[in-house]
Amino acid sequence: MKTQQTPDQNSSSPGAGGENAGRRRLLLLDGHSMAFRAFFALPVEKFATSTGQSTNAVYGFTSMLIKLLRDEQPTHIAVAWDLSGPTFRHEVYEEYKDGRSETPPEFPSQVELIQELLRMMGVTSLSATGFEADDVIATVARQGGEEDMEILIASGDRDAFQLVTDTCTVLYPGKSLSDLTRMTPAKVEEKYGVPPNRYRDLAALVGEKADNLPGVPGVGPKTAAKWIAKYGSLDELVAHADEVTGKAGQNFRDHLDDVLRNQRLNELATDVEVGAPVTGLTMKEADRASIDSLFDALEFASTLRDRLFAVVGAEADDSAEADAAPEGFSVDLAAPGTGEVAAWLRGHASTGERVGLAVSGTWGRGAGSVGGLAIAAADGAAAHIDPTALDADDERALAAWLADADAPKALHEAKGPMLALAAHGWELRGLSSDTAIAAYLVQPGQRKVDLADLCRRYLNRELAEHGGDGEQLALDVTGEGDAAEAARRDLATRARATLDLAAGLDSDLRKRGAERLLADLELPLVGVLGAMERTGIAVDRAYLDGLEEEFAAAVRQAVSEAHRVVGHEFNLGSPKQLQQVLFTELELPKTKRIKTGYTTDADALAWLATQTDHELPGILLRHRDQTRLRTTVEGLIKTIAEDGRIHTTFHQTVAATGRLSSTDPNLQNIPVRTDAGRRIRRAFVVGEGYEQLLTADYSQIELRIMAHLSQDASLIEAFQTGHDFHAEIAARVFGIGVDEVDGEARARIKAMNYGLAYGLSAYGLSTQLGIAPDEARRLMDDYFAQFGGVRDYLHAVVEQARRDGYTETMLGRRRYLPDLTSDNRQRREMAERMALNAPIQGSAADIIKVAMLDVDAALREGGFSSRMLLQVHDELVLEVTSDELADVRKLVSEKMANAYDLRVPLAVSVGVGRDWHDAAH
DNA sequence: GCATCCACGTA
DNA sequence: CGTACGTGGATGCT
Repeated sequence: MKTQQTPDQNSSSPGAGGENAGRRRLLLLDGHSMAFRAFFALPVEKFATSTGQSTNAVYGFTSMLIKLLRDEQPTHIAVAWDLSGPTFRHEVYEEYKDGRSETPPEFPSQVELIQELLRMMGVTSLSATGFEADDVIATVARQGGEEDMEILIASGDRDAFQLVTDTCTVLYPGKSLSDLTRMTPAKVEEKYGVPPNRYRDLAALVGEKADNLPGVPGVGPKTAAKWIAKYGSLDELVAHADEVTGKAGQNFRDHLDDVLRNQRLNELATDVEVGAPVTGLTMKEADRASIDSLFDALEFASTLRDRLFAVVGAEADDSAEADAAPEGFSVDLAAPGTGEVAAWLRGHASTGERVGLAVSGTWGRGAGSVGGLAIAAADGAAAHIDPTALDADDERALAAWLADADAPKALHEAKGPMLALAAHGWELRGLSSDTAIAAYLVQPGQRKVDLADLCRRYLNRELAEHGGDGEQLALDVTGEGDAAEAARRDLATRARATLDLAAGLDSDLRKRGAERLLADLELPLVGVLGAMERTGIAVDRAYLDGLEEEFAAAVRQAVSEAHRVVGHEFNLGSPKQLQQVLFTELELPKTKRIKTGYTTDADALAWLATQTDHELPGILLRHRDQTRLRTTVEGLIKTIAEDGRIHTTFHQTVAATGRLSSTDPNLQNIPVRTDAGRRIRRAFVVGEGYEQLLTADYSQIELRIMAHLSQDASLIEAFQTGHDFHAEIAARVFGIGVDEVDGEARARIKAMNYGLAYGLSAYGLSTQLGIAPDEARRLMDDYFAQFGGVRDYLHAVVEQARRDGYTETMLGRRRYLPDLTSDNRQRREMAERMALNAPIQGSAADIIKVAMLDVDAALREGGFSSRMLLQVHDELVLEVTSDELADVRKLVSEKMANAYDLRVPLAVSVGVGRDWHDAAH
């Protein structure tokens, strides 16, 4: 059976094909905003002519425009420009757009070049005195709509979203200028929770920092959308302002003037005099000779020229094809019955070519179960396999195929399915792509790696789901047949999409030189992590129960003491009530300001304890500690599985730096710094059949990576000679012997050492050490006088990242940081700290991942029964049998130390014990 | 049940 | 005014 899924997502396309043919399509660009995006998307240093003219914005803008002309095939086009000088908005609000930093000096001349190029291409530029480009666009879009044109607006300004309709789509640039998000009414609604015509209401409530338009404090997009949904519009909301409850409601009333001002300012004018009728905005004939000489002057390579001539040379194509919606996925679905599975696999899935595999079922906490499997083969065939309807032959064939390392398979988020398959006794090998991980490597900062999103982004195809989930099943009155069939078909579609997507991502990764990162590091790690999750770590439940009771008693004690010294009851866990008691009733000195008043965090309470004789701060600190410990223990108890072990879930695509994360429960933040905290570690014990827990951790791995990357001779030497590393460094900084370093000097240098990789400031160092900023500054100066190479390296990393737009780890893992060129100082400086930290933290993550693979391989090759249980960023925890202890200890230590060849040794320290605390060293 | 803020545990 | 995470409580809303 064959079906074609062609989603009806492009509501702008009229139903009948014939009407499409004559449909005129108008493309409007916001010139400044797109040029600005181009400027920051490409490194300005790398785009300059021999005479010093910068060209990055021209290049990026042109490239983006070519892509638009090719992909969108507009019949009409115009570019709108802001003029310098005040607009009507400044009359309403003088401070409009104040606080924007200076335009980069390399930018304005490029705007002129772009405008010149547009003239040569035959593209009209528009502008209007006293108005912004947005207003011009709104006006022309209105006129185009009246002419029944289909409208596309390319703009980096979100104000344009208010113009979106069924026939007007905004193309909004994402991280790179070339990936434009199609903001349709549905997309605006999905993203902001309001229809496009209400977008400006939402923006008025939330405010716009870039335009110096503050909104209502405490009201973000979610709350704003909720209000608008409730009242229908901002006007109605204002009319009912008294009814809006809560603090946010009060804030709204208090800032009503700001909101109304924002609303007036973000309305776009649709009646601006633009001086050209929309019907006249066709593309004129391009002046190829002039473009040639301009490109010569700009020293552009011939590729861009060829691409440009390819689109300006072509006749505008208004055939129906240009209007076609993105393709769906077709599946030619077979449902091999009992006894037919083996043959199907032989015929379609054993050719050595990669297949897409999708699994339904449930998984989590190291367990799972399979509902069904769908395989999309390279030959176009697809099958759905019901694991409950297999005969012995099928079962054998399926198991063998799944376990066949030479039968390459692509999955999306493979670890879950692996756990589910494992629960049925099936091993999955031959993983040749995990599309979620591949997408993560391409864009490690993205919030989600949903299969449908990726299809849209990388393949420009729609993954349509037809239901077949539980809800649909329940509604299916005609019998389960249709819903079950839809579910099978959906699963097969996902398999097909995964296969196609894997190919697309492969080529993306190959271009970036990251294919080995995927193939040799992340993909093999999936199985290792799955095994660790399945194994879990044993805990002593009775001991945890005892701890919980003990901590709970301490909490009760602290609560009653606090109530006694204050004289009445209050909730110690409520920062709000705490503020009332501390600052209003007791009139203790004020701490650092936060949004909702004054902070009551641990630092502040400790400070208060020194400032007053009052017992309360001390009691509160104790209460916090004990509460925290109690909730940690409670959380752990809740997650203990039937087998008496805790099975965490490791996430491979979450941390932007390449680290793993752990949830449900998070076993990477089990307390260790305090005595009471370490008692919790004692609950993690060696399981039955094993003798010891073994922990192995890297000593100062991030500093060693810094020494390696910076090649700072002093730092490298300190690692090679020093026994007490921090003391060694202190001796060098202070110019004294290692033996003369006292505790305080060592502590200061230790803080400095650890702070380096985070972009610590003199101010930060001073607060952490409790010394004067001047003194902290001197300490840093002294430090860098000895270790200048480190400072140079850190500066160079940020500089490089600013040029490239991303940082890179030792194994080529990238992190994109567009904010490095932000004109918002806070965002920029934050990005700078991220830029200097990411290669260090990320390289450490790379190294321990390599070590995990090596340890896993060595354990398997050696036939050991000892096994890995946890990874905590720079530490591995294993469960070992007594007869293997010596071998495993040596093996782990060696594999970790040799995971990567640095200019300094990778020191590993190993400990063993009956529980996690004992094993620590 | 969800969003938001605060606070705090780890590397 | 130090990076990277995840979790829980309180609060205020629906």
